Amino acid sequence: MSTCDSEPGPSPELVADVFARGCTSRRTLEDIGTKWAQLALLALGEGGYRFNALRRRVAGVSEKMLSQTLQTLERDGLVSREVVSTIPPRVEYALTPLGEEVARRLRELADLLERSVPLVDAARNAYDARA
Amino acid sequence: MSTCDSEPGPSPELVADVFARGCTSRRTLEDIGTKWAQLALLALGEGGYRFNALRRRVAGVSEKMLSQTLQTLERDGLVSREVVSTIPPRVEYALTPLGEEVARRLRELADLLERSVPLVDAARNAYDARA
DNA sequence: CGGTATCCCTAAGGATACTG
DNA sequence: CAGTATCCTTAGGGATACCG
Repeated sequence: MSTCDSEPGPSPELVADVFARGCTSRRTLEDIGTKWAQLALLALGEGGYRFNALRRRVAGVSEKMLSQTLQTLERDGLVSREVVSTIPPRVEYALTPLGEEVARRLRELADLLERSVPLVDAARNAYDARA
Repeated sequence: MSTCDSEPGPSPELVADVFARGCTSRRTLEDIGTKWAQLALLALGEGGYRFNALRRRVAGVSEKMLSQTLQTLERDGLVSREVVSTIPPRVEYALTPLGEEVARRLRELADLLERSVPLVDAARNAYDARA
């Protein structure tokens, strides 16, 4: 069974729960939450990218971390990887249908945060001043 | 100015951009993305919690990490903290209006991932088998 | 109850070098 | 171009103990 519940009990609910310690959805949420995964998904939400183009788009990421992040996302079924064996080789990354849905929601979150920058900055200043 | 753009240029856009290295929105997205922050926000989306109740809801979190996480979220203006000085003391945590908006979007992401568990599990099995 | 302080260890992740 | 491999440093985060 691929589902999971949060509380052990006599009549377990057979639905996934991000609060459940070993649930796939909780793991996936963590995979998506890392800074590089977030940005990679947002970038791929704009369209397909080749490795180094994606690396330029996600400013500050190292080759190692981008590669590692993409492997995780591919394993989770969020990103597809297509190799075109030319010389020099080219590898095209894109979102799967599920990846598109994830990226869309991530975009809404990013939009909200971008709009809220003044509010967040004010909150931080107030908090730091109060200390 | 509390906004930020991603590309330096002669006519900088005065809008926030999560891709920009030093942008507040990028930092905030990271703060929200950590596993404990995600779960704390999702929990508080269900209603207010006292410290230890929240700790029970977010299974697996240590006192230290929950405390640290809540401080970060409070500083970002996503969570409010109210102390009622009784004996024993009680501290009530809740979402701010901005926190509510963030939590709502996080919930949509979590719902999607919970629904997609079978799909993700299948993708992982396929990926691992292919290695 | 609701934390903070300390110790300690693992793992994230950057820099660099090398390969198909 | 698109990575992998190695090294090395830092910081995330658990365990424990203690305080208002």
